[in-house]
Amino acid sequence: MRPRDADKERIIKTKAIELIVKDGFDGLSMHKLAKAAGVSPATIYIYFKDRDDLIIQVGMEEELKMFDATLKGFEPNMPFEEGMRVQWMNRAHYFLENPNQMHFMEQLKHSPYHHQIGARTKSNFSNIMSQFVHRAIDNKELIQLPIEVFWAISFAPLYQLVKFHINKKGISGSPFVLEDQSIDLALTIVLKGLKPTIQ
Amino acid sequence: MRPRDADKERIIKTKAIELIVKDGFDGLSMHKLAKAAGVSPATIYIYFKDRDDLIIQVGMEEELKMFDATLKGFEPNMPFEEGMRVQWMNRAHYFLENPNQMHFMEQLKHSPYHHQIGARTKSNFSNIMSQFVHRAIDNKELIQLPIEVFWAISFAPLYQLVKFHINKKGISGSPFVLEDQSIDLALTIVLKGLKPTIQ
DNA sequence: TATTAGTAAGTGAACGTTCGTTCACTTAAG
DNA sequence: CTTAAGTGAACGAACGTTCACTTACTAATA
Repeated sequence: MRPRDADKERIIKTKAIELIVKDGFDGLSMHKLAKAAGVSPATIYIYFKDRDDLIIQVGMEEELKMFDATLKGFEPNMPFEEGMRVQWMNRAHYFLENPNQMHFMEQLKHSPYHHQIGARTKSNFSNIMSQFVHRAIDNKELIQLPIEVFWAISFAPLYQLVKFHINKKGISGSPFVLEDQSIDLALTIVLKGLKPTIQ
Repeated sequence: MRPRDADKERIIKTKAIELIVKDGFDGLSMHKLAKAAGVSPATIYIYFKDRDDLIIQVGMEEELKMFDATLKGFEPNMPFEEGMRVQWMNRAHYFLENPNQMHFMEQLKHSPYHHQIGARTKSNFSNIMSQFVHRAIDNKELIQLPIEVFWAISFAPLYQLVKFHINKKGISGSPFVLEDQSIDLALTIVLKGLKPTIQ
C-alpha cells in the first residue's frame, strides 16, 4: 500500500496558520488552503475530518508545542524568581521567534473554537504551574493569592508586550519594538509586586 | 420623505455583536444577521456600505463607548494611585456589565479588522493616558518606564481576569468568578510593582 | 384641512460566486 | 495484485450583494 507523504500534513497545517493569520478564520477556505498547500481539496479530508477538525487539531498541536517550549529547563520546585525568569524568557523567545504561531493562538483563544480545545492539553501544564505557585507561597517567596490572579499578573503583561511587538505598534499606533531590556524591566516590576515585602 | 427608523441601525449593530460573539466572524453572515435583526438583507446595506464597513463601524463605536466609560471621573492630573483605581474600576465594571461588548472587542482586537480601526479613535485617549503617566513619573509616584511597559503591567492583568470571568473558567478550566476582592488584590500588587520604593 | 407629488426607507427574490464536502477515478508503493 | 494516497470535477448550500418594487413619511399644493 501507498504510504502517506509526511510533508503533506505538515504543509497543510502550516498554510492553515498562515491563512488564518493573514485573513482571520473568515479567510480560511478549504479551496484556498488546498491551493496554498499545493494539494487537492479532497486531500485535506484524508488528514482531517472536516474544517473544524482541522482547526482544532492545529490548535491543539500549537498549544502543546508552546507548553513544551515554555517548560524547557523549568522545574516546579525551582526558586520562585528563577522559575519566573525561565518562564518569561522561554515564552518571550518562543513567541518572538514564532510570531505566526503566537498570532494564530491569540485568534484561536478569542474564538468559539477555544472551548473545544482542551482541558486535556492544559491540565498537565497547569498542574505543574500550580505546584510551582503553591511551593513558592509556602516558602514565602510569593504572597498568597488565587492562581488566576497570579497568572494574570505574571504573564498577561508579557503577552501584551509581545502583541505590541508583533503588531509592530504600541499604544496609539506608534512604532514599537520589544527589546530584552523592556522584558527585563517588566519582569522586575512584576516580581516586585508579587514578592512579599521584607519586614 | 420617509425618515429612518432609528431603532433599525441599533438592532442591526447589536445583533451583529451577538452573532460574532456566538459564532465568531465566520458566523456573521448578512442573511443570518438580517433574520436575527428582523429586517431584509437589503436593509442592512442602507446603513452600511458592505460587510466590512459594518464590522468596522460597530468596532469603532464600541471602542469609543469603552473609552468614554473608562474616562468617567478620570483626570490626567489625578494622583497616580487614585487615577489607577478609577481606571481599574471603570474598566472592570464596564466589562463585567457588558460581557458581549468585551468579548466582541477582544475578537476584533485579534482579527485583521483591528488594523482598520483607528488611530483616530485611539489617539485622543492615549494622549490623556500619556499625560497621566508622564505627570506621575515627574512626581515620582511612578517609576520611569516606556508607556507600553506601563500599559502592559497596568491593564493586561485586569483584562485577563475579566476574560477568565467571562469565560467562567480560570486556568485549567476550573470554574472562576471574579470578585471585587480579587480585583483589589490584583490592583494592589500592580501598584506595589509600579510605585518607586521608598528609600 | 384634505390631497397629492416626491423621495428615501425598506423589501423579497434573485444574481453570480464561493463555500465545505464528496465522488469516481488514477497513481504509486508494499 | 492490493490498497490507501491523492486527484479534479462536481454537488447543493450558503455567501455577499443588487435590483425592481412597494411602503410610509414629508412637504408643497389646493
